[in-house]
Amino acid sequence: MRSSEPIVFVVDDEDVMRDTVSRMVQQLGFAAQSFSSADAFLQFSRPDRPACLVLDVMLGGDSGFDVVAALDKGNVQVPTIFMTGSGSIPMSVRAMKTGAVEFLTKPFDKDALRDAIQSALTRSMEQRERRAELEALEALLATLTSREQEVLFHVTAGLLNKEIAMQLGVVEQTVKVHRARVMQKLAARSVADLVRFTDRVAALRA
Amino acid sequence: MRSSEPIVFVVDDEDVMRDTVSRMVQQLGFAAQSFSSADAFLQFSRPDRPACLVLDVMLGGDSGFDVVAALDKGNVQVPTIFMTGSGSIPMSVRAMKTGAVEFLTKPFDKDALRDAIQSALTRSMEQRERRAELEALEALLATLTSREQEVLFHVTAGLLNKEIAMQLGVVEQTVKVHRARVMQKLAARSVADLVRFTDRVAALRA
DNA sequence: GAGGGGATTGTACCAAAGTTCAATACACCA
DNA sequence: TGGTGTATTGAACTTTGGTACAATCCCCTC
Repeated sequence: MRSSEPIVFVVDDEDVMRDTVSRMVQQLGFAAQSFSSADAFLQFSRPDRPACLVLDVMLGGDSGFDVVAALDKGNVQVPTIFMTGSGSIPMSVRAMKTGAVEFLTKPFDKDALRDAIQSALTRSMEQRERRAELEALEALLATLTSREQEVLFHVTAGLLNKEIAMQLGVVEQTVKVHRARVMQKLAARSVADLVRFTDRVAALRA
Repeated sequence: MRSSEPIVFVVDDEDVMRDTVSRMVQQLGFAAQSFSSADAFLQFSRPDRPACLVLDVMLGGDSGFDVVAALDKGNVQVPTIFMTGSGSIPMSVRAMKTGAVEFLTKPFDKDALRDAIQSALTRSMEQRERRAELEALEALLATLTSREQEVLFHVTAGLLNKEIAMQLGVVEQTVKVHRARVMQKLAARSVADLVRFTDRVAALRA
């Protein structure tokens, strides 16, 4: 799976500043896409590629924080770089607390923007890797029938086949059959593999 | 193990401000201890109790960042609240990036300080719990002889007794003996327990 | 109604894990 | 030097896990 080229989204309602930033981004060698309002960006269906957001804190309707909140609510992760021409320290602190990568004050130079974008894109790629791993594990888990999943969880809980059989109201031999199929489907060589599989899924889901 | 009362360290080289902050902290119901310089605080041997640091960014010799860097270097974790009378946005962003809990601009009101302190102390207690858990697990691990630890790691790697025996150049029965002792010492009921034990130790060490 | 997937059970057998009892060997300490 | 702790091995045995083959049952779909 080759990761496609990253893209930088620029959201600012001031035309001049938006164009300036967008041009800077492109001069730095990144693909850029501009939006003149929070809604325009939120309604835009993001392509599946590493991305980050360069966002003006002061927007017409919504503030930049509302945009981040909306993305969070939609369970969308886009590393964000805030920028502002008239920000305050409390505002910058709030931005960083919400997980912003950087908070730039206009005017900012190309170096600062480049560093911020690279940092944000790195974070984006890490998020994507994490998501990809979770999806792969979920897909693998989905190949198990519900009964097999029950057996899997009991096995990783450390129960004996005998105990699992009682829990499920079946005979031990039945558990063995399911268990063997679980091992095969998950390409597991040992119980240790199963435990790490389930724990990893749980960790990534959290 | 009862956790002792939390304490708030105040470091500021301005006498008036230091006393004011210290008094505010105490009025909020927290124990406070003041220091007039970075060195004074760094050379002070911190008691073993939940704590946080309220630190002026502008100090005489070292800046507040130097203090945090020194603590980090000494592998000391003290959730930090920065405060400043003449800070800038870049400075506040830098502070938050280094993991600061809050960045307050003077003058700040009691509510802001209270919220920041509570948040910092909560983080401190979480750090202490994590550290305590690691220490407990390390202590448990230390009850194993080196041979037993080798067997443990091979078992959690998913190897069969037969394979472990070959790796260690001993007979399978020897491995069984060590393995049984490991299970007993770690109070483990299954291989799943052993895997979670070793993985947890690794996670906490990281 | 035929076929397929899933769940279940049975029998038989082999491999691995775990337990118990006993013994030897070595290093280190009081 | 005797005792302790650790490592090692052996034998015998029980329990548990894993595999192979076969069969039945149920639900759902073509």
